[in-house]
Amino acid sequence: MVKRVSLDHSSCPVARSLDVIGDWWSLLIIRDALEGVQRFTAFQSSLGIAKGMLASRLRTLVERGIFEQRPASDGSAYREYVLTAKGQALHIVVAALRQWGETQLYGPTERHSSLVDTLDREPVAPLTLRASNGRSLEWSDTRVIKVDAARY
Amino acid sequence: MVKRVSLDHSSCPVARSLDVIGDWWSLLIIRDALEGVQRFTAFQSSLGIAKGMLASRLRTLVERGIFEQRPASDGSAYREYVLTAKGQALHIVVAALRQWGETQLYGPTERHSSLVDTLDREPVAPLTLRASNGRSLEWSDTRVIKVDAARY
DNA sequence: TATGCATGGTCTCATCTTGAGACCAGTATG
DNA sequence: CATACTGGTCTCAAGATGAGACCATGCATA
Repeated sequence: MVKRVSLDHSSCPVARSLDVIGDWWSLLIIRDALEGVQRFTAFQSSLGIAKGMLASRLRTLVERGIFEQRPASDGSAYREYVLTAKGQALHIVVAALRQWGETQLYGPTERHSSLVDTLDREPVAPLTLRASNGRSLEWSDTRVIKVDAARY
Repeated sequence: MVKRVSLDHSSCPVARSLDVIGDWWSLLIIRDALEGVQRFTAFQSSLGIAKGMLASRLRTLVERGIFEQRPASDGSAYREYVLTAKGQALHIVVAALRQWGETQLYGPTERHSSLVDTLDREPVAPLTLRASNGRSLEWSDTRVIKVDAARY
């Protein structure tokens, strides 16, 4: 899958991240995986994605170390896709997207799924930026320090 | 810009968010805007995006309430694009992507830009999930509660 | 063990999206 | 007034996607 534009060598971690997971389907596949989906057919029916696309996406996500394929845990000869540690680390990105959607994209009467603490089933707290000492930061309290690169 | 698949009415906030900002360029445009870019030409030269794409993306992002256009602050007759509150709220998503990229996508010798506390120029702390009482949570301590929807 | 269905794909084709660049009207500048 | 910059639009070729036909293997069951 040759990409039109590649940000693979960008000095901006945001760009490089999007190069890996920034296409239309990848984060949805990862969201499902974080919720326990493992089998090809399960992804397909959950997402309504075309088979060819799903096969192609899973292949590149495996290549990029987000998923790995392993024998099915139920003893059958089929295989399943599980997130690597690198893939699991995306849970915070998915959570951030979720919280943004919840607060910005739903009307007061619309229902949506929620991420909750398993213990008390209370919604998790809104993510906040913090300084290294734990102090809460606004966006305006931060800045991006660039390394040399005219375009990134 | 008609989309092949629309998740606009999904009950999953992750899906609905991706419907708004999930394409290849939108988050990069927003990243630049968060760092102070405001003018059409500035986005174009920063991103290396085709003019037509940039015009189209900015148009839909304005339609969707992420950006607004207003007269240029320097007194010229040109206009500039600034993030709305809804758009600014995406800073946490961008920060999450940035941190994931920093930790997972760079070799030890590679340099990258960093998000720091303006005060002491120290990197911001890693984002973590927290329970409503502030207790730190692992991904495995949480679960997603769904509303009824076979496909979402 | 023969039959049939589920799984996990590949391949092709039509359609939609994107990138590159020509072109243009209005604005600033010397 | 001449020229360059800004912020677009339009077109066309090429790349990406969706739908679905087709297929090899695994599994279930009579």
